[in-house]
Amino acid sequence: MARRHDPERRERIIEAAIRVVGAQGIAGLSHRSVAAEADVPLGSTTYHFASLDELLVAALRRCNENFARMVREGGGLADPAVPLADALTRLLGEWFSGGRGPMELEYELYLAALRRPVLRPVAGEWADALVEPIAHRTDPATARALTALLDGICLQVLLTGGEFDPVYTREMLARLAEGGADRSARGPARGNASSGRRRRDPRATADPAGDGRTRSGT
Amino acid sequence: MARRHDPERRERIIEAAIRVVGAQGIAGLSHRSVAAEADVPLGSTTYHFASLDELLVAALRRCNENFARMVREGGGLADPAVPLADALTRLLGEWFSGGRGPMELEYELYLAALRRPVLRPVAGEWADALVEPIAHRTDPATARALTALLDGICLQVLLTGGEFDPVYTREMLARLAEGGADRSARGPARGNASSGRRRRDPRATADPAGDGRTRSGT
DNA sequence: CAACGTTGTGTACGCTTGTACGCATGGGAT
DNA sequence: ATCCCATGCGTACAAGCGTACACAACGTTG
Repeated sequence: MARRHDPERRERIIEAAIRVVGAQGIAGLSHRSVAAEADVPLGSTTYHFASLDELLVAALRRCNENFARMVREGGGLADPAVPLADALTRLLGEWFSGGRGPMELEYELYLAALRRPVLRPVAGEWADALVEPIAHRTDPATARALTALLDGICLQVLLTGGEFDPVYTREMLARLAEGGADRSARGPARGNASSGRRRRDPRATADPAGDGRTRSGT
Repeated sequence: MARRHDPERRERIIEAAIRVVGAQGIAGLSHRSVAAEADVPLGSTTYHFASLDELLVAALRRCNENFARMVREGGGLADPAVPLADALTRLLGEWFSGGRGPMELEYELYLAALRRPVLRPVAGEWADALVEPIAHRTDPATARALTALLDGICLQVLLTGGEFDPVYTREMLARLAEGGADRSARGPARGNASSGRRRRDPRATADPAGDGRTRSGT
């Protein structure tokens, strides 16, 4: 029996919840299943998290942290020398190299926001975790579009059971990125074909709401 | 009581299932809930669909048909005169104009494939329904990327509770589209800034597997 | 040192779920 | 016209769920 004062119990429950979702999906998440996984009594989970949604929010938020760290540390996103598209492709490659499991987990939590309004703000944070570093390299609208394309590509792979194609991914990301403001990464190392471009309507049309939309907030 | 010979019953159950998912999400789908919605006895649903997955497949497939029809009839995708990005933006606008409800429904069914391998082939068909008409206007890789971006944009809106921004959408779609092979829709009506471009590696790098990936098959 | 209050535990309850099974029923063969 | 069998229906059951509640145990305070 035992641990009367266990300040890390809450954390352990969250991690257990993540493992459960990873193994059985959100459908398999129940107070009982996380209690069993975390090796705590059933009442303990209901005590720390009044509802499953609350637990889900905590789990998604925890995933956000891991994801944000991966984005920050993993790819050379901050390095102005490597083209944005390359950095993002590399980042995605790292992500995929971990296998379907972790990606399924993170996407399932992320996509759960579709039906659970309480998760939407957290989902927004998730998107921001990706958009924000990218926005340091280009304009906000382009950053958001790059994120959208990244999501779309990942989902196509995950949903249809295909494989990740770095070459295709980089090409498409580059098309998006080179149309946007090209801060910091000046010399496009790959032919200056894009030099004179992006004249079209670089910022005016893009994201009239400032960086708005992305963080919906409450 | 009654209807002994009801050949449309199966269809009615599918439609009821779609309504249930639309109203309560996949989590709310049960043999009982669809039976109640379809006004058939409980045993009838288990008789026609041995498992819920089977029912889900049928529902997703039915949604595919509706979606494919919307794509075919709705947007002027087939019209070479209107730029691809414009047509797609219009299509998305139509889709969004129906409100969150139908979109949530279709995406939830689509995204359910993440955890249910049986749905993956059907999800692949869903993607194809969009990719295929687009592929008539550009190369397969670009078509797939456009679809991915569309998905990503929709999800960003749906997941963060934002609003659809046609101007931003068209801009980003155009960047992608103008980098690809530009069949049929010749004159880029919006400034020929992109004329000399797409020299980089127009086709070589794009989708080495032909139109491969998209249809994962089994 | 003792008593109290807070924190945490374990069980018990009502409900919904998927599934299995016995019975009514209507069409086809004789 | 009658009988029979396959088809379809309604119910009954066991399992698992979220939640509520009564007790045990610890830290704290007087």
